[in-house]
Amino acid sequence: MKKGRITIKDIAKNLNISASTVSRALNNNPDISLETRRVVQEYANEHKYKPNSLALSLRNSHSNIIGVIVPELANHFFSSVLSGMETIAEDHDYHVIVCQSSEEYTKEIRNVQTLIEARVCGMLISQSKTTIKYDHFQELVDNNIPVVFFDRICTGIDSGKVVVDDYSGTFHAVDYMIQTGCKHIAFFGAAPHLEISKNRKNGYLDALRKHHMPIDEDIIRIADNKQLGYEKAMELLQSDNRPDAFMAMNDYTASGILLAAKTLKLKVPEEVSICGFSNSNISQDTDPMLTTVDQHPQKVGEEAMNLILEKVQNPDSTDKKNKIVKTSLVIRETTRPLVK
Amino acid sequence: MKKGRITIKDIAKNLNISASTVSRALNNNPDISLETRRVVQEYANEHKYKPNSLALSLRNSHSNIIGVIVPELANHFFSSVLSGMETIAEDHDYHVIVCQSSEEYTKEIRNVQTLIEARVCGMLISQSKTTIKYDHFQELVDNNIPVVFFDRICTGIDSGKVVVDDYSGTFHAVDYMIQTGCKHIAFFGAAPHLEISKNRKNGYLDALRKHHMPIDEDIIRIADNKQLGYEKAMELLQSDNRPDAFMAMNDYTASGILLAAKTLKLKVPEEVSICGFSNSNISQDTDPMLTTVDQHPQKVGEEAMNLILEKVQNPDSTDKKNKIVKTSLVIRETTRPLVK
DNA sequence: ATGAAAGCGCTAACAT
DNA sequence: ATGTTAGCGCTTTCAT
Repeated sequence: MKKGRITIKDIAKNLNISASTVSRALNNNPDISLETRRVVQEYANEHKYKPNSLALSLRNSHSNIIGVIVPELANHFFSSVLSGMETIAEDHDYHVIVCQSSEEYTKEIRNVQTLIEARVCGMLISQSKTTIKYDHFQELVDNNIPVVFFDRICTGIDSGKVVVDDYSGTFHAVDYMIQTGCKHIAFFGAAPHLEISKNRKNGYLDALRKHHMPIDEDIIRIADNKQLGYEKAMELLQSDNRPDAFMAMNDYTASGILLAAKTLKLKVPEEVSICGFSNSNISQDTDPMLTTVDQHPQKVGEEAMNLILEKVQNPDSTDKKNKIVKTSLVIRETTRPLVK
Repeated sequence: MKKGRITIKDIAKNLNISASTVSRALNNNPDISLETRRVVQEYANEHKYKPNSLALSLRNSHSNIIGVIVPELANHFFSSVLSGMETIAEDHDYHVIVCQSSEEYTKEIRNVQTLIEARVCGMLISQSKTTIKYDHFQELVDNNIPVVFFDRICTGIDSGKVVVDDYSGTFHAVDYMIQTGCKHIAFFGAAPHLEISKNRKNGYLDALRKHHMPIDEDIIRIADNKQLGYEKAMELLQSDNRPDAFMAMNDYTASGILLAAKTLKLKVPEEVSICGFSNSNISQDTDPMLTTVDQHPQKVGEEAMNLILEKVQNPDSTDKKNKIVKTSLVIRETTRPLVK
């Protein structure tokens, strides 16, 4: 065993035929006699020949590698999305290269450059929170590299998009809490320039409007982690303007709110209702267990990968089938039961 | 803009020099006049030339891609490991291709084949639970593809290994619970053929032995998820042989045990102590919050990637620097305080 | 039915 | 200081 793997040339030499015949035989080209095909394929199997996909890609000027950029790998949502992507890619014999931007704009730029150099044939991207310019994305378009954004999409760029239905996820959750008798519902969101924040806030506002409830800017706050959720909830729950329900940006924030309510000996959900977002694994382990909105991250990943593969395999098609993945409300114990 | 990206040839043609000069200029070869270098590099920058790593890899018969196989991407431990790997790889200009085996032996075999075809220059693997034979791993060794196993290592194969110190993690946790006054400690483990199960059980047993405590096979059970943790704990806690502490295989199991204790109105930690394993995100959201063993998954990933890169860049070195990543006990609320 | 040659993008040995 | 050539592994005209 010399320097690794056996090539077509090796087979050709050992069988005393030409490389092109071997290539054709391996690809079951009908020009080649059945006998030759059999011999070649047998030899290849025996010696565990594997085509060199690097060479193949180079020749076809088309790799079978999809690049994925996520803000954070160690995150339940994104790792589930990635799982969905990998599943679909595997089915289609594509590979997935992953990069994480760590929520840093400059790292994201480097990620994009890296993936261009890696000659990926398409990219799946979820923007970092700190991304402020889109030149690096535009470069992809200019280079004819198909892109699909998912979840944290980039609206400034001509590309495919897969989003979670944040608007209606939030709308339904808030609507539900109103129907269970909540009168004064707070909203804890994230940085307002993100699409996702806007959409969720709009869902919240429209649910209030639907029921002709007043909008109180004082109980609309920015808090998107446990610590902030806890702090802002402590503040509000001890104020004169005490909410009887919270719609949170994610489950961590919700868990912080829950902690605040418990610290203040307020009963959940009797005195305070709480709804999270994500249906992450923590939501079944809080006490009481969190009501939350499931985003079906696996599905997001599958849709995104399907979209990009379509684009990759059919570069001329101009139809942008953007996908919206429906959310579903998972009712557990931090909200009251529905009473008609 | 024709079919995508600019090549060295294009630059050469437009600048009326040869391709090799361009190549050398781009690599800052001192043979090339400063002036030529400047001109070439300027042109390259302006036209956003990016080297084609496919071509490079082919030429060097050495890709800069590391293949990673994990049992499950949507898992806090493995996604954190992956995050650590990506960070190190990025620093060294290597790419990471991920595959998941979904805990299926046959899928794992396919993953290995896929990654061989992708011409990865090294692999990082954590075995699936159902893997029973090692032929597919052996094939890697035969092909001179360096491998490093992490966490769920394969002892039958000559390779690098990075493991969590399961033995001493469990030992210290149990030792700690004994020191806080626990007298009858149950152990909830996973499938006994896994290295990781054996090691943790040994840590448990040795901690008991250290304190000359009897070993009771009746309270050593198999349970490695929330449901099973709940069921087995319900059973034991209602039996005559009631434990006053539990050492669990992971935080989910611990959370099931906690649920059982709460269901039976037993006080945690006064009447029942519980220790999980992983320090996963749920451990801060249970009530009371879980005492657990942090495995430092990010670190596991970093060490594994460092090891494989060393091997890749220095294939002849035979030193197998296996790494053991130390665990640390994270004391929260499901165990009693230490009293001297 | 098979072989020879060229080329995907890049670089290194070998000219000049 | 720069150019020419060959080759990494593969496929695909274009012969024969």
